[in-house]
Amino acid sequence: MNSLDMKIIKLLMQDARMKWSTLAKHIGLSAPATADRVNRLQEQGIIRRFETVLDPARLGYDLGAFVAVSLERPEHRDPFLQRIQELPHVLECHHVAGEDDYLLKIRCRNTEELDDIITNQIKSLHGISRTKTTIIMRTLKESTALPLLPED
Amino acid sequence: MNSLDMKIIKLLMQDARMKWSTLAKHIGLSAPATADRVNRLQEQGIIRRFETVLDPARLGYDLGAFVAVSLERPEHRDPFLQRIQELPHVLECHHVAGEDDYLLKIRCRNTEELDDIITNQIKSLHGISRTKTTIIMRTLKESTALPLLPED
DNA sequence: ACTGAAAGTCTTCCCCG
DNA sequence: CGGGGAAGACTTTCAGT
Repeated sequence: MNSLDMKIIKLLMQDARMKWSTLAKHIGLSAPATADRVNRLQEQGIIRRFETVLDPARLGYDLGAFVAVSLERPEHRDPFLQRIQELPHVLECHHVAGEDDYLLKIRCRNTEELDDIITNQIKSLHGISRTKTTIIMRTLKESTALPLLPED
Repeated sequence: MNSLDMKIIKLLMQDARMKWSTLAKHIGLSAPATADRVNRLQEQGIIRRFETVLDPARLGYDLGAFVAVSLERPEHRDPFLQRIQELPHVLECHHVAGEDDYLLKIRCRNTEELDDIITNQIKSLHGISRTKTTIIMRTLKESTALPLLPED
């Protein structure tokens, strides 16, 4: 990770489909050298994947919610986490400090679907002692872009 | 939005750098027709952007937190939201139902930086009556991919 | 809205420094 | 690790349906 890699990352963060030749011009390297560097960043796991960001509302995914989950005992953790990975409506799962154990972000079509997800897909798992649902009324900012600042 | 567009979206969601010719084979169209369709999806706003997903920890962004914010009075809302858009460490901002008004997701390098963000960048804004910070200890799943199911 | 062909561009491979 | 050239692949444009 040097300053050239940082430049590459910043540019690719904003446009994952940028052509190597364009990227090359920006960073002042030849196209093959640029492609090499990006491949290396991917192999190292610094670049995880290239994603297309869609408008949830335009696809009928109008409802979002955060669900805080409390787990009863540690032996329930692994099966819980495994199941969470499989649930497509659970976009994020964070282990958090504080009153609750896990915080999930969910996106779905409507309240009935949300009800089904929470009741049948999450609460039915073993060892869940409590859930606390917070409805998202409007999303004003949403990005995965890291706050890479000029000094980086 | 027909079933062909849904196929395109599903494939691009997983690999934003997929070549038009490859995509074309998957959906059974010619390359020019495929490129046309993707451009149309972008113009319609269904495709928002192509993003490169990085590993936060590998770039020194080891700390994450959710910050719940309560706003005192409605006239403080617009300046607050405007400022939030400008803060690079605030990755997400959702207006939520319930006890608090807004829920922010933050990523930063360490606790000192988090302290600075909450104290100097957020709490210093006018009209903030209360904040409640929840530290992320481990992120087990994180994606922007919508749960587009086979039936879509 | 899509196809097919042609023209132009970009990527990839390889060898050299 | 990076440059440059050549071969091949890909994208883009355009005419035609």
